[in-house]
Amino acid sequence: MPQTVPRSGCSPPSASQGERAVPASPADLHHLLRFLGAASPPEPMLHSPPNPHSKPPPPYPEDNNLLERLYDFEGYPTPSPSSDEGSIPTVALQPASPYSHQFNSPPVYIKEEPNRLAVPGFASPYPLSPSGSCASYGSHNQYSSPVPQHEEYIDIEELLKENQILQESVQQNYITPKLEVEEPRDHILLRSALEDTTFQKRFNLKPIPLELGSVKMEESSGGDKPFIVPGTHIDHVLSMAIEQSKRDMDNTCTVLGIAADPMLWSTADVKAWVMFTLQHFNLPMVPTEYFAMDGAALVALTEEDFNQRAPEAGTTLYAQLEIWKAARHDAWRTSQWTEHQQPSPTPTPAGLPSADDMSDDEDSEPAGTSAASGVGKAKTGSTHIHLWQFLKELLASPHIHGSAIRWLDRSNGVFKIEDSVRVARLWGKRKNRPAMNYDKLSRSIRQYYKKGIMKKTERSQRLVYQFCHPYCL
DNA sequence: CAAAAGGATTGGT
DNA sequence: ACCAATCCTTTTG
Repeated sequence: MPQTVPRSGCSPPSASQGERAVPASPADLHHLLRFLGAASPPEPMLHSPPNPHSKPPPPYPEDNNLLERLYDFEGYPTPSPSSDEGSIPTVALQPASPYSHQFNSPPVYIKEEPNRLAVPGFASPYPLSPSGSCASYGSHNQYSSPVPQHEEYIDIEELLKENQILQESVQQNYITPKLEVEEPRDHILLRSALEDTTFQKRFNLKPIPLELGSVKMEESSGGDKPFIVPGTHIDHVLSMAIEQSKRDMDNTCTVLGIAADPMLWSTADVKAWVMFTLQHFNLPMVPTEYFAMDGAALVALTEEDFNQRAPEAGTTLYAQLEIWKAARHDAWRTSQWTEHQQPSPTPTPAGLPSADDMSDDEDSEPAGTSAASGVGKAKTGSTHIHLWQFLKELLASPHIHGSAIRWLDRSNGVFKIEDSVRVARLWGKRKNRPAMNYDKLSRSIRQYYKKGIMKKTERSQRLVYQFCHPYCL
């Protein structure tokens, strides 16, 4: 399997600047599209058309595994509170984020970007330290149990295939031409949604709608009408695109364990969001100290403030934040959101309403596994994830969760929970246990003492735990 | 006081 | 049966 994933870059069709009114659509859509347009990342992430004037510096030269880890983490399925069972990480699945996507000219198949798109399932299980002392457990089978499962990962080939089909139909149809020329900015969202086929599967649309459109086009016109999109169709597509956008944001909330409303973010949340966004857009890292502030402060920053702190990423960060801000007062997010939300707010120390979580629904893609086995059902793994496995997942993404949990002594499996509330919240989300808290989580960890999965550290320190050998790596 | 430690019980698979 | 979620009491730093 290729180590690649169809990734859409985050490039906005910023090529042309058409400005225009959005077709008949809900006002809120307007709003959203406006922000999405503004969110276009600065440069095309695709490799195809290498950006001439800006050299894309390897974002994380110092850490090639960063993204790998990031995706590895994202790869875990999120339980859906709603009905769909297992779920697969939309984030990883849809590199296509609502905010981005290249859609310029001829459809391009994204092909990896070394280091950046490593697919979790194929990545080495422990990218962090190939040299860890625990490596002594070397045999392959060793991973059978004490290792994070990868079954939930995505079937890249399938995605590529679908992407291809979709793109071809898009190419043959109207979308590209018309949008490119007339409404490049306002349809970023639509494009991303089209590019990302997951929503189609979700709604059983596959390429059908597009193809119908093309057929119709051929029949009905002599070719003079390159663009015949039944209004209903485009609206439908747009609404689905919005759905997708929502899911991506929700997913980000889930992955990071942060609230949807930036105003509620703690300093750690802000940091996590900034790091995540930078990575998502493949932007150079920025010293976290520059964003050492809580959500309220972040929201108060102006675009210039962002640019000062992050010359190369300020614009994108600002634009992204605008999207999040827009989403919070608003309607488009709640419109289709049927509740199933929060009856019981988990007590949060900082007084933060502990994340208003929005349900993380998530899609349903089964994911292929490199190992082939059980390709069909990936979801099982999500429900049965063990706490210790979950903790290791978090530990594997230091850039994202380093402020919540981190290794103190990786080789000996010693780690420290820096933010017990956050870790508990993440665990609760994963297990769909809204009432989870650190007290309960820690009780479970203690059970591991008897089971030999974890052990008490030499000198017990608060919030410091230690994995027993076979489990530490 | 928050966290560590465990006992006991319940609930889901 | 096994895990984890809950609840709760006691101890500890």
